[in-house]
Amino acid sequence: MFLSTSHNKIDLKCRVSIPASFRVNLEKSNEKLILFKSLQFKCIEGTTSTRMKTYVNAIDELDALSDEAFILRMMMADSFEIKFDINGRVVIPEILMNFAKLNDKAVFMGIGESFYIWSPTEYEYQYTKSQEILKAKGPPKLILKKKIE
Amino acid sequence: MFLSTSHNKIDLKCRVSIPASFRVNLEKSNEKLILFKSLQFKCIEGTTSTRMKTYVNAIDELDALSDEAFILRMMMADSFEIKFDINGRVVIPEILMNFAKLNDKAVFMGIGESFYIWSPTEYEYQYTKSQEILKAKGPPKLILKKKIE
DNA sequence: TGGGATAGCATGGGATTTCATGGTAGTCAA
DNA sequence: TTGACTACCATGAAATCCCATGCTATCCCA
Repeated sequence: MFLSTSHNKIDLKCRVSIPASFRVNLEKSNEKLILFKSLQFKCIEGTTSTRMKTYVNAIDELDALSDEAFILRMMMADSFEIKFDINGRVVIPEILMNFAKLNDKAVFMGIGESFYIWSPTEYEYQYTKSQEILKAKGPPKLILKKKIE
Repeated sequence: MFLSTSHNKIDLKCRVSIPASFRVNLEKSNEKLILFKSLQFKCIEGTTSTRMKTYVNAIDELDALSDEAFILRMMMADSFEIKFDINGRVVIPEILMNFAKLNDKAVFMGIGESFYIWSPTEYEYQYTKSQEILKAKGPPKLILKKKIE
């Protein structure tokens, strides 16, 4: 599982250290890292190759002409298998840098099965938003239910 | 898996570099490359010989006189097994060049089990379209469901 | 409990390899 | 003998690999 948040620097070559805990997570399960454009937010999403394969398999099961299949195929086109250097760094493809408006800082946010990479500005914005929703609506029922079980 | 997008040049001999990651993918699984007319779009589709065999087998399971079987047989007729030169380039058959309206640029788009080769114009059009659908309809249910798990 | 040693991690830079692409020589068929 | 096709060589740009460094957190012993 990918958990916790960390702020790392992106250098001039678009290299950035993947947080050590995320790396260990991938290595333990012998997984490759896939980065892709989030379908929901202006951020990069990272996940395992196995998980990405479940999306690929889903394409075959959908109606080939459907919008959903179309979107999923486009999502694959915007996905990259990423290699680590010896120090645990990766190069973020230019397309993804632009999409997430990344510059010299990246915020890594573990969300369980995958993680997000935000620009600091966008991260602040989304984080504040989540706090406001929390204040207004209270915690999600889902979480409370699971805790009681 | 075929992932990510890249723009390569087609030279006067109709030669074009297959993106290295696609090549590696084929070599690893010891697969031959098949190119054929997409059934859905004005583009070339590339895939492995193994996957092409599943299409062939599908014909046997269909009613031999059905429209589907007819279409699939036609697809086979316009399919080509493609050889690489020492640098990982292929020659695109003229029929396919014309079908996809290719000229001097090709856009390679990985979509999981196979990949598309578009003319830049057609690629732009389809990509924009996908973004519009995504905006209007939101991400496929599949994606949202997986996130909660 | 404090302070120094150590290991792990994030970052910088340069050497090396790979990749895309242009070109040429060789081969086969008409 | 010519024209088309194929196989291989050459080159510059870009991606990748690996060494070095400094910081921080952890550990261990006094």
